Amino acid sequence: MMTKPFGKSGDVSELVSSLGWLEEDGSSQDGEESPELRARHGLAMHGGRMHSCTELGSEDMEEEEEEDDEEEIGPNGERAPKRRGPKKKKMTKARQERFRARRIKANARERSRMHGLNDALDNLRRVMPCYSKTQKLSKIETLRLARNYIWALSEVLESGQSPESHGFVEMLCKGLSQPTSNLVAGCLQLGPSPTMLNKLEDKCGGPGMGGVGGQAGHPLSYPSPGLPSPPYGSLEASHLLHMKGFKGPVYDNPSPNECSSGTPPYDGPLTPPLSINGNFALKQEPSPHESERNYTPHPVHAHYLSSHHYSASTTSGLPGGPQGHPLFQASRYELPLDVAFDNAFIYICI
DNA sequence: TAGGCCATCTGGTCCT
DNA sequence: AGGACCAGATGGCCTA
Repeated sequence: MMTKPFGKSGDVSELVSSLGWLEEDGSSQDGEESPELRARHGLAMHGGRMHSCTELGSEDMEEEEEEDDEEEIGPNGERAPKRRGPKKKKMTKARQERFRARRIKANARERSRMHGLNDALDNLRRVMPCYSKTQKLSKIETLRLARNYIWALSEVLESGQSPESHGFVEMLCKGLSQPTSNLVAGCLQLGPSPTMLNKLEDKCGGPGMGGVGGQAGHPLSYPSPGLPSPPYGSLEASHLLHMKGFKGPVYDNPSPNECSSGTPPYDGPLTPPLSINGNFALKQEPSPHESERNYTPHPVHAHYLSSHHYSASTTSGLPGGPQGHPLFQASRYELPLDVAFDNAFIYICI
């Protein structure tokens, strides 16, 4: 798909004025945008991508006024040759109205679609090893970290490698930007001392944050003389507990009704467990062990504990690398992004 | 000020 | 025909 870059698509002002959007009333398209958005929108209209409004089909014939017979006069007064091909339809008032209404609806849909996408991404952020409400990982870093996290957890399950090991952190940091790597490394280095955990609550990055994001001393912290500590988030207290507590089925702080004992409960509707390739076919019944304990374990623990009770396909055939991982196998089906995010969230939670 | 990240608008394409 | 999805383009905000 090629869209013409702004400023290269012919007479923009003519196209804009033909739509009559800008001079109409100055109001927003859908009537609910902020002034800032309106300003933004006005600029966007100047972008000159409205050329294809003349290509819209499905218009009432009686409204069409064809500009046949008119010969175009060039800037120097010379006559341009008659255009061939389908005749251009003029934008009558009615057509403009209909086009505008359609566009407004499409914009609203697109906005809400992107909001859904961002919500799914937020849910994914919440189950990442480094989560903070105030300082969010960027979208791309969230996806990278999620990939690494799943991969690293798979390795833990497959090889019994400790999540405290150097290799675990190394896997988490693979492909991440340096600030994020430093952050993750710094987070995983911290111990779950209560004082530290209190400091961590929603205060991440920056000086005096109890070492959050503090890369100093960590074997995986990359020296970055030019880069200050990342202003991102920190390892949430609960995550620290779980990481450090990943030794067996004993829980420090069991808390019901949460995905993990410390991560915020996911209150939105979960995407139903997928059965793509049989990889996400979960049993809906809690295992006897789980009902006895009356809590919802942390992702790592839950997976560790219940691998015998869930479909074997979730744990069998774990890959040597991310490409062979069930989640990534599922990605071959080109799931919509928000569904993919939700699946990652679900996968980490089981 | 440059660069990164983000939200939004937009048109094209595909699907129902 | 209309909606979902996608990618390009743009401007705003923030930080180094």
